[in-house]
Amino acid sequence: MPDLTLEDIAKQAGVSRSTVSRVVNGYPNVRDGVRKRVLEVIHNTGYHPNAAARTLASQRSWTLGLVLPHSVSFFFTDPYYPHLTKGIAQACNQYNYTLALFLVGTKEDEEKIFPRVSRKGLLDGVLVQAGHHGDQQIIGLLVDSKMPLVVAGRPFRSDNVSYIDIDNVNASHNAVRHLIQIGYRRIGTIAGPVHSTVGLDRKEGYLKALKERGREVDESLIVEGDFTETGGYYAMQKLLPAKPDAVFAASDIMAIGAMRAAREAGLRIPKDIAFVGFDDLPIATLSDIQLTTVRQPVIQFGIKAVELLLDLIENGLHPPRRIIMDTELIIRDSCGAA
Amino acid sequence: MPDLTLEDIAKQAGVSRSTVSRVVNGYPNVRDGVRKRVLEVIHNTGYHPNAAARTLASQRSWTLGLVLPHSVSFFFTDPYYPHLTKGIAQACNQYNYTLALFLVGTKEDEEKIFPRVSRKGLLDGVLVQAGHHGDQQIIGLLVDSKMPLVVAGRPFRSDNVSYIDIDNVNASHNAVRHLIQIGYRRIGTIAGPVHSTVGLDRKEGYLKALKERGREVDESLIVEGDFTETGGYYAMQKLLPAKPDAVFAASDIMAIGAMRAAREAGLRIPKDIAFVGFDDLPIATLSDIQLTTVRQPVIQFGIKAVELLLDLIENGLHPPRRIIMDTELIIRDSCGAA
DNA sequence: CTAATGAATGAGAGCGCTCCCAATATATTA
DNA sequence: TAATATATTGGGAGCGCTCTCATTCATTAG
Repeated sequence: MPDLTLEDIAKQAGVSRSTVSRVVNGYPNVRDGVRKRVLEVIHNTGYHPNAAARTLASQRSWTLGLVLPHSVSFFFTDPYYPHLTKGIAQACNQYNYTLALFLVGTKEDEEKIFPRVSRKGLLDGVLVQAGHHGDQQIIGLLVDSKMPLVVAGRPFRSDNVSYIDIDNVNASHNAVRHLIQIGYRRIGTIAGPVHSTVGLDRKEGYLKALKERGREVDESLIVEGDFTETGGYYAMQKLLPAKPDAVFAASDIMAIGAMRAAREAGLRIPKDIAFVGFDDLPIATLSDIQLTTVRQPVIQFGIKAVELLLDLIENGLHPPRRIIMDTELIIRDSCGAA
Repeated sequence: MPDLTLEDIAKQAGVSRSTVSRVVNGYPNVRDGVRKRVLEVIHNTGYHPNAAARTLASQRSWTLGLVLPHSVSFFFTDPYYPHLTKGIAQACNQYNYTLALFLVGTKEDEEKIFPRVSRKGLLDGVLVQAGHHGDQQIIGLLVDSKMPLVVAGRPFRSDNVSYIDIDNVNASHNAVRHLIQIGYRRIGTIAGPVHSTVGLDRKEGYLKALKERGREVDESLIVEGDFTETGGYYAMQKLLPAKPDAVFAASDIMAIGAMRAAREAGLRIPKDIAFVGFDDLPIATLSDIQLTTVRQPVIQFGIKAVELLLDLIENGLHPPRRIIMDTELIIRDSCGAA
């Protein structure tokens, strides 16, 4: 069948283009008999309206973009992102939106992708996973382009942008306080990079918990990781000489790497050293020692992000909106409390 | 700035719409001075052509779809899919295509998504990750819709569809032959599901290697897994009573689960029992014991898949094309050969 | 210097839909 | 039954581009 148009369906059903359009879009003011006849023709012919024509005429594409900037593609080994993507995709299905994925590989790609993202007629709105210094540029461009935008994760400069995040400071604070309460004395941390807001916030929570108890902060117990397993492994090796009895890692995957390093050094978990991670992804329960960790609602986070974006699309960009989601400390074996 | 159109740019540059169009699309027959003037106006105004209008007029959307059917979303814990997605996204960037992601969560979603995928004016072509019985329906629909289609993974019925796959039988055959050559006598396998072609093919390779050496096939050494870590774990528990001295798992993630079960049973790897996985994803090297495994070129696979799809779009769907990619056995610690 | 050639440019139709408005059919009321 | 109100339908313009074709302009050869 050569591509059918509204006009073809109209002719076959003996009505006008407009009426077919009404039926297709579910408008109420069509006589039942007519509607039935039109639906029949549509069904028999397998007609689907042309998306581009519809978008052009209505100025709505029913497509959302998800941009994972360069900083993320570097972290792509972290299962967090696939999970987030899943939540977002799920929400898109639910709301009948199509999801366009912009996975930026290189910094040059980022510039190449921007025109496509900001171009009218392709996307109704954009979701950017951010929180890295290097993401500021694309966020700035997107804000200027007036494209409805939601940032997943707190960006460095958050004025005028709507974003959604979890309460990282509070979550880390709780996790480390838990270690203190169990009785650990030398609690180290494998922090995230300083050029990421998550890294900063989670470290802040760690410091807050120590200070709250009047503990001295020992700089040798703080090491920076890069949110990869290997990064966690090497960070732990750097941490070992400082003889920590517990470690708070800023992500599960770094905790896994850190535990590997600890085991290789002959330490038993949690007897000799305790671990707490962050994320509660499936990998947390995969290792021999079940990981105590901060659960963040990844799927829900993705869904909320989409809902926030739809809100911006429907009701305008101002004022910028914020959503901060709660987390939960999940106590398992690796912290020695069970 | 209110949305700019070609006409606006034309007026400002003192030329016609057509000339601006030529400049935007890089046609050669424009005088240098004129081209420069137009480019200047475009640059100053930040004009980007409207995607929908362009698609409607040219009947090309420059967008490809990636469908991950229900069967895959079930397996989404397997890092294979994020990696594949990455390869595909990378290729899309390279060829200036936008990637639309259809992540099917539920079986009902699948029907909801089909009209969007097959609708004209949204996608130029579709990539479906398949190889599961349940995927046949959507593949059938897509073939009927005449949409350029590439299936990633051999589908159950492959007549008339273009697909790309790796040589699973051969790869598994090599892996198991390697175990035999080292000297293992009771080689078990954790196979994939029988309703998936990968599962079937990798098991066939296993059997082929055994038969080649005149080995008796012991059914108690063959257990079916579901391509998840937990599945591998339980499969291994079922396998243990049969006392295998080596296990070929149909995926890395199942091998990881199986090794966990083996360790829990007090077995040392590879001293008491050897393991070989399949995929060679980063997780293969993350555990304490580095996994011997079959490396498949996941990223390259994604790129080739996109290139095949572009070929279909440019040069027509017939005859259906096939690409079978090679694999490589990567020998590490878990097989005891190192 | 003019005719012929080729390159650069502009005008117009059309892609397939939405949406407004006018026209028509039907229902309601006096 | 006529007049009015209301529900249904059709026609037309327009969304912002591409692409063909006719036109104009510059260049070269005779």
